[in-house]
Amino acid sequence: MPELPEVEIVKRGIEPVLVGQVIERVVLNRPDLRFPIPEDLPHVLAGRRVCSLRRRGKYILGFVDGGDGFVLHLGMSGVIKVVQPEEVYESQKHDHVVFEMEGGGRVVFNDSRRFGSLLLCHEARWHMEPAFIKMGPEPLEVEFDGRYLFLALRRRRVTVKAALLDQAVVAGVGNIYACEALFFAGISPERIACSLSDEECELLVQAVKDVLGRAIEAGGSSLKDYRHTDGDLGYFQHQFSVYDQSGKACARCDCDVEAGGGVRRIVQSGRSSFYCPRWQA
DNA sequence: AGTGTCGCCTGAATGC
DNA sequence: TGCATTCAGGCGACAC
Repeated sequence: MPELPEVEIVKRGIEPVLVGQVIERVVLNRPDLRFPIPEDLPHVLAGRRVCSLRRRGKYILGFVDGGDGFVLHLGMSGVIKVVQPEEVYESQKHDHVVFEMEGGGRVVFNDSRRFGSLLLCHEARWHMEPAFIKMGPEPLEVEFDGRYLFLALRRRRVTVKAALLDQAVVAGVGNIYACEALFFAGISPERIACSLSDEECELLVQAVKDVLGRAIEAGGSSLKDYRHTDGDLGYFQHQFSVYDQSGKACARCDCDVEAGGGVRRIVQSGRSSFYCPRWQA
């Protein structure tokens, strides 16, 4: 489940093969992922040099000379594989899109569940796209601070867990890192967003920044599908404090697992939340 | 405007 | 063994 750290690692992985290089052709092995892939995408991108690559939330944007570009989302199961020029590559099931670069390198987009997307997007207009127009700040930028979060949550009567998952509040946070950040901030996922104090918002902002930073350092979290662009696994999943840790001891308090304490799983708006009911008030 | 629900999609895990 | 069911979940569409 690629969230901000995983997308950041993928972006760093494809940077060397894409940026400054010319796209020879783009092969579409099917017409659609979550949305139809624009029919003219191969035509628009072929023969153009990639000038820049950036990440915004969970999206990767690439722009070619002239300003055209693409915007890519990995969805739930999206994996990007970089194939080196001399490398023998046996194509796999769900290899939906292949960028073939001059010089022989390839970037393969595989997505079994097809919740991912690939669209065209001009550099001058990308921030007007529906996905970006309402998107909240990047969590690792300075503009995401306690004051911002406090104001963003002020009118929200949803749970703080739901608010963290809302890309309009903050970009790039998904289920795993929302659970982990709430744990480090000592805040229950069931709290109503607008009930958080200034101080709690400050704690939560620092927890989000900290957990995302550590996850990027660890190469992201590999649960089912996620891989680095060279096929390696991330290893932040070994550092989870609460996510998928039901029944394990809480690292921040001495609640008795034998007596029914420890990390608990609940379902909020159809998604699993993991937390320690004693430590997280 | 904010909120809740649905559906997309496949593969792994579970149930009978 | 084999078939059916459940679950994972980001996010856009939609209703209220």
